[in-house]
Order: sequence, then C-alpha cells, then structure tokens
Amino acid sequence: MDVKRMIKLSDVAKAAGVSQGTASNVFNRPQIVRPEVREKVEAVARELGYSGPDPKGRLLRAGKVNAIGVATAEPLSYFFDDPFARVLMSGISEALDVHGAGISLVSSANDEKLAWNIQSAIVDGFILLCIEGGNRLVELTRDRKLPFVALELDTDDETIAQIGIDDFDGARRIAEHVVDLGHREIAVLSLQLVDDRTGRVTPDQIDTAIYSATRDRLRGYFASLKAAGIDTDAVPVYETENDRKSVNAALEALFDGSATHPTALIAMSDRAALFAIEWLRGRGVAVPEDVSVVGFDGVPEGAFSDPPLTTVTQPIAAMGRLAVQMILEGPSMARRQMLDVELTIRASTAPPRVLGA
Amino acid sequence: MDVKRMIKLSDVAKAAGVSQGTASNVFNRPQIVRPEVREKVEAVARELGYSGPDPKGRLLRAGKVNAIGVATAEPLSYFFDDPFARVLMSGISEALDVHGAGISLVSSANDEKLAWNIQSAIVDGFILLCIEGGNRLVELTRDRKLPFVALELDTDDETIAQIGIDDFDGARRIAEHVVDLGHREIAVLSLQLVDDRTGRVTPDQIDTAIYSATRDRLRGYFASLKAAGIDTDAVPVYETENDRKSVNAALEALFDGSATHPTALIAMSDRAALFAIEWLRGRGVAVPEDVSVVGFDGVPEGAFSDPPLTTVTQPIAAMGRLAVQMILEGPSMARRQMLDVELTIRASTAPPRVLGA
DNA sequence: AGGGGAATTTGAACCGATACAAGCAATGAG
DNA sequence: CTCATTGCTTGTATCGGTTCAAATTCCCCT
Repeated sequence: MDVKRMIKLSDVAKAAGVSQGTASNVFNRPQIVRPEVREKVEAVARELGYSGPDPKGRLLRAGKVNAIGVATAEPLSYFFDDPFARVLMSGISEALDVHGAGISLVSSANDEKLAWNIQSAIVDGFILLCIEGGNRLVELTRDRKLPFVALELDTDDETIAQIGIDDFDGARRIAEHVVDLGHREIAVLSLQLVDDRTGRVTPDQIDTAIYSATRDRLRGYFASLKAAGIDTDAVPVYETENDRKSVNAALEALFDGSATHPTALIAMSDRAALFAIEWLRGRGVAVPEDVSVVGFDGVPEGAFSDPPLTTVTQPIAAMGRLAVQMILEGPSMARRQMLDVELTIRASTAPPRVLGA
Repeated sequence: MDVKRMIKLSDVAKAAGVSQGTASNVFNRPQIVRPEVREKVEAVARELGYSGPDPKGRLLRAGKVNAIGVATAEPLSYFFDDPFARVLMSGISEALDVHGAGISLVSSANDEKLAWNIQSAIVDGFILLCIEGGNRLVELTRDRKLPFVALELDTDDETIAQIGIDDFDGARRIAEHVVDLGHREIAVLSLQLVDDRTGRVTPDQIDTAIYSATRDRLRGYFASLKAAGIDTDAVPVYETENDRKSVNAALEALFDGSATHPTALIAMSDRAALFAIEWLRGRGVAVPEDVSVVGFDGVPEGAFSDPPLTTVTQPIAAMGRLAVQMILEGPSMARRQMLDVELTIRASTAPPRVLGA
C-alpha cells in the first residue's frame, strides 16, 4: 500500500461538518465565511494534513492554466543551449513575468512523442519555434484549438498567426552595404528554396521556392544588386542546408574552379557565414581583406567571431515579447506581425582590394 | 458570444450513437473497438471539429502530468540568462528527454506570486533551485506533498531530499593548490555565514554559521592552511554579499589599509573572484603575478575571464540529471546526494612573487 | 413579535475525461 | 441445442475541485 489515499476537499468538509462549498470558500474566498467556521475548517484541514485544493481539480473547472507552452521539434535542451532560443526565451519570460504566467517547455526530436506532447500539454496557448519541421508543428498545434503563434515559420500562409521579420528589407539593406563598399563580384550562399536540394540555383528557380523567407531574402539581395547595376542573372547563388558540408561544397565550387572569385560572400544565415569564414581562413584567404562576408540573423556568436560578423540582426527578444502579447491578448491583434531588422556592421566587411594594389 | 462551447467527448459519443466509454476507447485504445464503429466515431468527431480528448480532463483522472516543475525565487528569465542555471537546465532537459517528460518553469521574484505559482503548478514533482530564498522555497513546496529535490540548498536539514557537493573537500583542495604554490599571506572572500552581515569575521563566528555551505567551505580552506602551518586565526576572512559592492569593500580593507597585503585571494564564489580580479586590475595590481585569485563554482564565464579563473568546478549538468532521476525514481534513492567536485586550474594562480626579485 | 435585508451556508450541477464491472451478441465446442 | 468463450459495448463511478441559485440564519428596526 502506498501512503493512504490523498485526502481531499470533501474529506475536510465532512470532517469539519460543513458543506464542500463552504470548505472550498475557506481556501478561495476566506472573507465570505464566518471566522469561527473558517478556523474550524482550517484546523481540521491542518489535522488531516490537507494543504489547499489540488490544482488538477481546480484546473478542470477553471479552464485557465495560466501557463503557455513553447514548442519546438528539437530536444528540450535546445531551449538552453541554442543562442537564438535563449534570447527568444528571455524575451518570452520577460513578458510572461509581467502577467505572472508560467512556461511549459514542449519538445521532442522524435515526431511521435512530439505529437503526444503537444496534444497533452496543459497550457493556454502555444508559441511555436519553427526552426525545424515548422509545418508539422503548426499542423499538430492547430488541432489543439488553442491560440498559438508561429515564429520563424517559413511560409506565406495567412491563416496562421505568425511573427516574422521583413526578410526582403533586411536582405536589401545588407546587400546595399556590400555594394556600397564597392563590391561587384558577389556570390550568395542561400538557404534552401525547396527541400533536399543543394548546389547552384538558376534564376528562374527562385520564384518556385516553397520557403518564403529564402525567396524574399534572395529578392532583397537582388534588388540592391540590380540597383547597383549588377546583372543578377550572373550572380552565383548556391543552395545550402545550412551545415558545414554543403557550405563547404558551395565554396569549393566558387573558389577552386576558376581564376577569378567573388570579393564578397552574402550568406543567408550567420551560421553559414561563420562556416564560410572558417573555410576561407583555412585556405589562407583573408577576411575581410580578400573577401568580405556577411550573414543574416544576428546570433550572439557573430559578435565574437574572428573577425566579428557583419549581419542583419533580428529583434529576437522583441519577437518573444510580442508573441506572448499575441497569445494573451487573444485574436484582437493582427495575425501577421512583421518586425524591423537592424543592420549590424562589424569587421567582416571591407572595400574590395584594388586590383594590382 | 465566443466560439460556441467547446464540444467534448460526450457530445461526440451522443452524436455517434455510442456510449462515452466507447468513444473514449476510440481515441485511447482504437484496437479494441470494432473498425466500423471506430470509423463512425472518428467521422463524427471530425465533423464536429473535435480533435482528441482534452488533456485537462484526462489529467484529473490519470493523476500523472508527465512534467516536472523547476522552481526558483527569481524571475523566469533567470533560467535562460544565468550561466549556472543554463547548464543545470541542460542537464535536467537531457534526463527528462529520455523519459519523454516535459518541463514547467515556475518562478517569480515576488513572494506572493511565487507561492501561488508553486501551489498551482501542474507537475509531478519539483526541482528547487535554491540560489535565493531557498528555505522559503522548500517550505512552499513541501506543502504540495509532491516529490521534490533541492539544489544548492544551504542547510544540513536531513529531512529534505537534496543534491549538493562536497563543499569541505572542494575548499580543501583549492586551498591546498594555493599553499602548494607557495602562498602564505592569504585572505578569504567569504559568502555570508548569517544574513545581513558583511565585513571581517572573527574565527569564533564560523561555528555559529547558519549557512552550512559557507561554513564547510571555510573549514575546508582552513584545513589546508593549517596543514601548511599557517595560523588560521590570523587569516583575514571577509563576509560579502556576493555583489560588487561588498567585495570591493573587503578588498579596500585588505589592500588600502596596510603596507603588506595578501599574495593570494580565495573567493568562495566565481562571481566574487571575478569582481576581485576586476578591482585588482583596476588598481594596477597584476593577476596572477602580484596576487593570485581563485573562485568556487565553475561558472562558464570563469573560462573566458582575463586571466581565466582557477576554481572548483561543480558538476552542474550531472546535478541536473541526478535531480531528475531522484524525482522520477521516487523515494528509493538516498535523500541526500553529495557529488564530487573538480579542481580546475587555469591562469589566475601562480607562485607568489619572490620578495625583492 | 413581525418584517426586511444582509450575510452565510448548502446541495447539486458541472468541468472533461478514464476505468471497470456487467451486459450482450456472436462463435465454437460438445 | 446448450453452455462456454471471446469480443465488444454500455453505464456509471470517480478524479478533485468551483460555482451558483436557493435556503437558512442573523441582525436590526418598528
């Protein structure tokens, strides 16, 4: 036998000789019950070792949990290890603290468990961190019929509440920075336009992208390049999977093949940019003297890389705060929020070396 | 009006012309219900927009939440901003991932809200992060009558399940390192022995400490100093509040007053040690050439400070994993677990400058 | 003493599910 | 043809509370 059955409110009520309703009031609205009755009930409760109503019961009746779930298709430790996630969670925490609400972390790298965890999470709403498997995440969450907002979700779907950044504008501005420095030979390390493809992209493939952020960033880059009189059809664009392997493959194609090479590399993520810097320095190519490199996202590591990375910084904490606000304030807010990004110019960019100098 | 009342299992059952029990089975043990019935129910559910049983209801019946709460008397963002907390949470996450359980973050800097949050958290157990206000936290949690384990709780209370480190041994070993280098003029930057007191401590105050970790570390230091033939009664020990202000005050007393000063500073926390290094360098005192400094805890920043900090490293992630295990495996485990620490020797310690050299 | 209004208390209905004993129908064995 | 089995299905109790209309009690006033 376990410790004998947990005693509950009705036990206390019976033992104190009052109705369950009154006992409930003793704990929830003590003012409305006569002091002597209250004390009697409290005494009995203490004697029986009863310490307040079980939240599980209250919950069912109340409906409100006072906690929101943050879900992602990664292991739980992602929330504490990943720099992006940490800043985001910090923003979320801040906003939630103001409301006195809690956070439930919902996650699993394994799809089956993820589904179950989302289905059974006890929360009032979800914030989805769609770094990976975003569509699946949205699909699963939609079934819960709770308010939710998606972050970093790469789609145009207007039926989903989401917070994003102005990809086009961010891309446009960083490309502008690059051409303003005088670069004309530019290559792009893109993220994926469609699944499972890497390598050089032809211009007409851009409009068939299924990932809208990739597409918009590309368009942003091209807008600035065109404005500078560069023939964008001739600009090499390589799709990568945002990992070292595919980035290196793209770099090999760009640098090993021909006599000339780009003087500036525009990467669509800081991660890719940092891989690129590493690869270049490994080859004795100086950054930014020989080749300038820019990223996108503004992860904290970019500030400490060597050289520090010029990039487009997302307002990550602000996104977190806004997400909480959208959940808690209900559907009164616009379904799609687009935040402005900031251009962060550090030391990975410089004017191109003058020929023959 | 809101969206019309959420439809529930009994609605589906009624609409499908089956009993609620059968409807429940369709979702929980589909194998045992005849395929045609199952399909009928599923069809009705889809039609009515019912997507699976509400976890709130299930919860009450099942009793198990499949999530554990991590509580601390700090704002929520503490979990993501503080380096110690992050490593700990990472360890907790790892262990929880294996069990497929979730995490609820329970916290609030405000005592009243903290109490409420702990009382109403929907969890199977708690891990208490007792950095601050540990006793209050324990008191609050005990009332929930759920399994819990306290981390960094500074007490000898044997009735509380807790995970700690061997403070005495860690202290002994780092002090040994210091005397082995040849230091004889040593000062200690202590944490608090009792509340609300800072400044120099007399030897006899040590045994009246209410904080056992502080006391044990001090005893550990003294054990090594005594073994090296140093008169511990003459060793200056300053209580600080682990903040810049009280650390600086102690340093002023140590370095500004007299002609001689210690050649080694033993701080009881990395935080205090890092403040000390900053203060010393601000005065043009070279670390470790003029003064060696050691810390305690092994926070990640210590590895990147200038110079990198010699310290006692706590097995933080291991503590997190163990905590989860203790909660999930029930009371079968020993109530008090003491983990070994590791001596991390970096560049903030060196032999003392030879006089007149 | 009687009446009216305020202050408490009661009892039962819910909240949304799961579990389990008991019922029923179909199949197989004897 | 009857009795067991097997395989679903049903009905109802239970999980642990909160809520609210109705009933009761209390207090004060005329």
